[in-house]
Amino acid sequence: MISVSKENHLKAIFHLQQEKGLVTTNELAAALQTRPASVTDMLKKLKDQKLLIYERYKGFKLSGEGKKAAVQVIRKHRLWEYFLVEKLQFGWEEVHEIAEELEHISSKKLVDRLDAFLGHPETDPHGDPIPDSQGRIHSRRQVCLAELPLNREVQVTGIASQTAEMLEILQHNHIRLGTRLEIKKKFPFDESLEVKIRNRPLVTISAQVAKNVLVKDDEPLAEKR
Amino acid sequence: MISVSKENHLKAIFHLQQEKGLVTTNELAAALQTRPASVTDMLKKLKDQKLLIYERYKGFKLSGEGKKAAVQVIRKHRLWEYFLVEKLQFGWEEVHEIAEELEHISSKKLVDRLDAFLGHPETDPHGDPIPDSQGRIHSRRQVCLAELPLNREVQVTGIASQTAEMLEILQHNHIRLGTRLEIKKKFPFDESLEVKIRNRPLVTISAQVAKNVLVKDDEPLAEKR
DNA sequence: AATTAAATTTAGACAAATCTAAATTAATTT
DNA sequence: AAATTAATTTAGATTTGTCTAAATTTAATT
Repeated sequence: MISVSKENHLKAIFHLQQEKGLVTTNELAAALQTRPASVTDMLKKLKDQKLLIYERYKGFKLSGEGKKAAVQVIRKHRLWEYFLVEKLQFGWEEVHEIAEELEHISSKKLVDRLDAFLGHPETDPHGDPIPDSQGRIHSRRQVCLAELPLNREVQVTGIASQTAEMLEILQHNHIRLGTRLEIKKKFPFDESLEVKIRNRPLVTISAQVAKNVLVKDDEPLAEKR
Repeated sequence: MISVSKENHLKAIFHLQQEKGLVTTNELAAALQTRPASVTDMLKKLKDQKLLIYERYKGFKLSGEGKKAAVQVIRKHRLWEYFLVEKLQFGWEEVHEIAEELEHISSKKLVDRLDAFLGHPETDPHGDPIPDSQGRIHSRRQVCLAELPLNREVQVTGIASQTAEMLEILQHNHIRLGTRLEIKKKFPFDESLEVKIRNRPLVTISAQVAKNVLVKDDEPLAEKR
């Protein structure tokens, strides 16, 4: 169902949306060294498979399923890189290309056995975190909400200044630890934000509040019931 | 240049010609679970790439280059099987399918490093010999020329009964240790054989002589100058 | 707001690998 | 040796992934 080419697209989209929230056709074409028209063709197929949330001319991002698939590819890539460096004495600069091939080997059992054989490493030779068997990615840095790009769904992981007034306004807006949200719009005039909280309507938040809300990248695959 | 599908064809042809000398379209189609028409299409491409010696309706076999490529795929397959069983604790019955994917990873350096990491194993978990880095395959059994199938090029490795009369007739026919030859025709009447000696014309050999000439599969890739 | 520019998509083409059905060649049998 | 059967190949179609060039939509600028 998910061909090598599709996996490559999913992986590239994952990385790009990690940076920017929403991904554009040209960006993806550049990342994949292909043409925008080819990307459009592939986007339609990924959408049909419900791996992608996409409407023409409007940018796109991975669905839950799409993220799940992308993270598994990334997991494989990073585990194989670790294997090549730690077991086969490759230099860290030369493993990427080989891992680009190995990451498409499909057996889940193989990956999990490899993971155990390597002692469940936390990061690959370049220092990037290796997703675990369920697709959870650990150790992403925390940033304050004010610095977050648009359209990137994150989880609230901390409140910097816990005054009663602060907590009151957060409670009023249904924001607390663990809440998943993303910024939909930024108003340059006062640096206030329009924020979409998962399963709730839009709310508006001031710059002062935004500076005190700490967030972290969602564990992409924790979206299970 | 050599796609996954081409590699699969080369590998299957190699195994079949190991058995029968010349391979037929239907046999190959059966081995690959595909249709004869699809095989014919592929044969043309392999011939164009000079990997195959083929004339339509006449059967086919690998060229030197084709053998070389096939053996490298087999080497990878068997090394990965060994890795899966010895390092990742897989059962020997479950490794074949995974190795079918891993065998197409292209990096030569990877294979050679893997080989060293595994301690240069001689055989895979099923007991089949693992070709070395130059494509040499060790430990094939010796058989007498009388039992050899048609069109299978082998190397003379021994003479069972070394009488002077025997050696005389062999010398006369330019057969000695190391000679490469293949049987072109068998005459059921007296079980005599028509034998093509590499770089020489056809000769005819009696059943008595054939019983005393011992041969071994050619090291397929030793065909270098 | 109208125009220009940039990004994106559509239309149509191509190569690789496969298939079915029909035609051809080789082998077998009467 | 002619006829039948079996094997093989050709012809034409399909799918997947890609491309170029043209058309369309959105964004930016005058």
